[in-house]
Amino acid sequence: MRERTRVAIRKELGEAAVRLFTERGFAETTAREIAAAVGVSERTFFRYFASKEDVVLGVLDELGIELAARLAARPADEAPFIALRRSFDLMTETLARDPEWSLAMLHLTHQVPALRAGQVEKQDLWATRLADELAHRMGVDASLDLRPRLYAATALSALDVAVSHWDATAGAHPLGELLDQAFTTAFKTPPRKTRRRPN
Amino acid sequence: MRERTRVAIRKELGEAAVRLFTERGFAETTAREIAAAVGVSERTFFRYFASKEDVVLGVLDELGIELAARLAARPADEAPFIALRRSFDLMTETLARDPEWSLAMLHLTHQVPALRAGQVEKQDLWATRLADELAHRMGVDASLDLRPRLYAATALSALDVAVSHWDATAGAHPLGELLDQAFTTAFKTPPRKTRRRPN
DNA sequence: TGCCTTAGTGACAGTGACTGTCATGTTAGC
DNA sequence: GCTAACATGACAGTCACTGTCACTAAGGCA
Repeated sequence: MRERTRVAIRKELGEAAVRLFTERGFAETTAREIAAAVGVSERTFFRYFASKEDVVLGVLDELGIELAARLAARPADEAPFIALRRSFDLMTETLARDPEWSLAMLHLTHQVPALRAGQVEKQDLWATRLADELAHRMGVDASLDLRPRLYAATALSALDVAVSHWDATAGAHPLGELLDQAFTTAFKTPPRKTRRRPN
Repeated sequence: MRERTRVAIRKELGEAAVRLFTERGFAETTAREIAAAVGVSERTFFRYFASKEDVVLGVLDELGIELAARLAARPADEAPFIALRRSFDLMTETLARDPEWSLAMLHLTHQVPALRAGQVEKQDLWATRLADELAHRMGVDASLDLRPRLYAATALSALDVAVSHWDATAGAHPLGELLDQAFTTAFKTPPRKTRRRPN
């Protein structure tokens, strides 16, 4: 019973925060205002969220765990490249589940410096999780063999580039296709020769 | 003349800060203490550094600019892979120039969460710079072609993995060799088949 | 039903990172 | 030597976040 109230309040606080952040900006919104919008005290806000950033970035923790779980659930003999790509379907699915809210979060984490930093660091955590999982399925030690970490980092870079491009082009191409393209390019030897632009 | 004083004070503040951060911890060191260690007011500290983090992370800004400059200085017909690798010699050189101080910075940025986040975000900036430079030398548009961004991100991932591994193994292998190895692995198609570890 | 433990909350005080402002001193340039 | 730009310290203020404490409303139990 109490649990239900807690979940509800947390949700209300989260929604109010994202709305205010979007309307007025992150730095321009005080914790007190978020709390007031929901009718609780500032102190209570900090009992639900460790920090202002946590309201936005907390979501990424669960996403990272789920991502690693998906990778773990992939067939053992699947190539890392494929297993990673399929795990990342989680992103397109999550985005599709609540596009409006997802986009608001995406823009916040891209535009607010403090959130950008936090988001990139969360992804660093994702990288570790994925690398550990890759090391396990490759049968190597993640602290000795550089490959698991490199593959995980490469995959996450591909994700970033794909999502950024998708957002910048306002979803002109489906995210799934951009992910395919980014993965293929990232996990392939780049050309050995370059052309110099005329100017 | 005034310039000289400013540079000297800034340097003193930076050194005092890194020393205190290392001795007592980042969060446990107040701006007031750093200022006091140099004999200036807290307000003055914030005239030299935008934030406590900036003392440590400010260095990365210059490093990123220099890095992009090195890439730009590489022969136009050199493969991205090689040009990036050679540009990264800047890191080994910087590390060699003042090992003690460099290591202190490295440990701080790896262990203090706030600094970790900031560092990873600075690298994001590096990625943009490198991607722009790559796009230019490849004769493509960085906002349309995903490759420059992917190559830059891959190279920086390789750098991270190499440096982490180098630090974790206490410099057992020279950083340059680890970089070579990481670059080779990162810019190469990963194996299509994996082995499942016995257990 | 009445008691009692417990979780959740608000009020309050405090620390510390930063910022704006202003008066004072100091220095470079004339 | 005079003046104007600069650098600093002192002070006040905002805001994120934390510890503490008293209060209240359940939920469990005799």
